[in-house]
Amino acid sequence: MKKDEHSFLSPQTVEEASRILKAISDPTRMKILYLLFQEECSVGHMVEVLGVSQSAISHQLTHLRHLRLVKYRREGNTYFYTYDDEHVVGILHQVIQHVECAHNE
Amino acid sequence: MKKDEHSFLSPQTVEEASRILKAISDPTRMKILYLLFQEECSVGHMVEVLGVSQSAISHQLTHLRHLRLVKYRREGNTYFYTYDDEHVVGILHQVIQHVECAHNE
DNA sequence: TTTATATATGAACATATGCTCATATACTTG
DNA sequence: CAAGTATATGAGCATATGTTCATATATAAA
Repeated sequence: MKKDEHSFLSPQTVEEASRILKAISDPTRMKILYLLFQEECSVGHMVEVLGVSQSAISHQLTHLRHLRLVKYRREGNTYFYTYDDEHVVGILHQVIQHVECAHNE
Repeated sequence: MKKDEHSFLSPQTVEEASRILKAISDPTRMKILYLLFQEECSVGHMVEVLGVSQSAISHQLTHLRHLRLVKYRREGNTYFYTYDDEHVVGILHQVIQHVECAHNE
């Protein structure tokens, strides 16, 4: 195929897709999103359930917030997070299913 | 939810899913896979079309090969690559569509 | 067999990434 | 208001990642 005949991705598309994929590729963030898919969740609960330090969780939540993949509501001292991008969470699920499928072959 | 009531990802699942997502999240590898989705392609052609150095392309192809996301056939001095994981390429496409959709809003 | 061509590979380097540790913030309770 | 609790944030550090530069390898051509 000649160069002109290709379908190209715009630099913005590549950059944005890369950002999203990197966001969900990190193990800690992946676990957070997988948890949030099951229930709204406080930071403390994530710390307890995922076995990751409070600071690490909080840093990753900041990251996810900046990408608008999660949002939160506050109740006194407690922050309850939920996911905020159905499509991205759906994509993560597909990857997980793909992997789990492959394991059973 | 109590800790026992959660659906957890096995460490292997997390690791493998992370590997795949990281693989397709890098801009160079993403462009390679997007190109291969359109046609079988030689290394030289990728270099020309994507504007990335021969060495960089080759390193990334090695990476993708190790993950069995691409395969190749040889014809003399020329190596023709194709993608080798329909599902993963499909996932990449979904992310791209998601992003391009969002751009048009 | 020498030279050219296409690709792979290794080392070195710069940048990105994710964690820890210490501390700040903000609300709550006594 | 002081102390306690839940979370956020910044600096520093170690590791991971992607590129370049130089070179190796293997086939083709002269």
